[in-house]
Amino acid sequence: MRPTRKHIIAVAIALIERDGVGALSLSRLATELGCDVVSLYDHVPSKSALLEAVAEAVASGMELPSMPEASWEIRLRAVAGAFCGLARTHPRCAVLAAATPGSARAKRSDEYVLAALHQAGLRGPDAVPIMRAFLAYLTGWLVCQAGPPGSPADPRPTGRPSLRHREFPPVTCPAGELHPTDPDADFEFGLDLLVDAIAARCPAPTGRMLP
Amino acid sequence: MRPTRKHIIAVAIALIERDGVGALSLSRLATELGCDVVSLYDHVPSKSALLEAVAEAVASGMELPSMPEASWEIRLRAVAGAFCGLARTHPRCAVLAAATPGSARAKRSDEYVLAALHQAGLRGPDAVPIMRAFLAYLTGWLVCQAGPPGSPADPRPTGRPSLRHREFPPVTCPAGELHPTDPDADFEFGLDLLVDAIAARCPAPTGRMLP
DNA sequence: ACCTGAACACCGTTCAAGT
DNA sequence: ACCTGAACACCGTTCAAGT
Repeated sequence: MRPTRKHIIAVAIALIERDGVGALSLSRLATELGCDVVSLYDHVPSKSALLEAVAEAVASGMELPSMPEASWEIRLRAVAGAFCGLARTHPRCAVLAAATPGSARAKRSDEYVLAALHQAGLRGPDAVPIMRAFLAYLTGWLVCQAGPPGSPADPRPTGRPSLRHREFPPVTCPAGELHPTDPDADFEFGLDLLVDAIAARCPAPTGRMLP
Repeated sequence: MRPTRKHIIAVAIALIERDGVGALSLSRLATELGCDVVSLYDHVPSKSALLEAVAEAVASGMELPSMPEASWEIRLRAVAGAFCGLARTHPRCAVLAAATPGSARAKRSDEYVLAALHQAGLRGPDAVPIMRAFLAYLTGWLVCQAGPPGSPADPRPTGRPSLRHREFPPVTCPAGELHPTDPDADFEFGLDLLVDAIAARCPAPTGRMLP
């Protein structure tokens, strides 16, 4: 059975989501595909190249809608939503995809965020650092939820991603105020925090488009 | 030559910084230590336990000064500075340390940030999501600079951490405005953005302590 | 009782031997 | 010319054989 490159990547993604990046091996992948290990080298030059392809494939599933009518806030929230969607559909590949530098995902979301900021009246030297801060927040959120791939924390049981802090609450707490909270609500909160901060730096008074 | 646990971890850190996490193997570590591989198992139960110990050791070097006289902004900036210091002294272990969930580092910085926010007048349900957003930004910054450990991007030549975007500029750019910028300045900018946003949610007018 | 070398199951990758 | 199995160097971990 000769596998196609698409099929190889698809099964690799499934394996990573099931058992973690650390559990992915070419041998396992080959047996899963029902072919010999060496046949993989016809489509993928090395294991690290396979991982890059996986990151690219997963990230390309990230939807960044064009929405010609939408405000810049809606656009920024769309990027955030795309990150969340990635974390929901491919929790273990998401970190790989989100943090692999220079990926097509990185370029696409860079430009998408820059376009939104452009729409908000933020240009060049003003926009780029804001874009980086915004994407750093989204990436950090992803990583804080999932842990870095290949880390000792990686081969955990899969499931809905949840904050680790629930399982490891701090021993002491200054005001004893660290109750478990809803990760989604926390994410939204931090997003609001950033969007408001960005709006405060906008030339336009409310940041919305004028009629 | 019987190695001590401390020595094992120290050499492991050095090896990771020199060649990347992916290049760390118990065999290599043993030869570097001048002992047999199996002797390592006297002090470390497994390789993943070793990686956790490395993360913990590196993170424990993060300095969070108490500064009883300082304002909450200064404290928050101290945490950011500690993250930066980590990225500077141990670029490759930093991501491991910053993103390993439930680590002592996580608990310490959680509490430190909460204490600073408490000082700013932010309590309980107000403070926790802000803390998470703040640390997510710092973590995301670290990961965006270094790439996730074990990722295809990891075994790169070491050096001063720099933004990947310099090497992979976007092909197209909405306003053609994505010139290379100073990573440190960008980091400071995002930090200011967040601190300002937090200050805007503070009960106290300026966020500074009253005399 | 304790240490340690050989041994085991696995890994990524290569390459020469077959078709 | 092309595919593929055996082979290579390495890996994490175990365990029985030695002291």
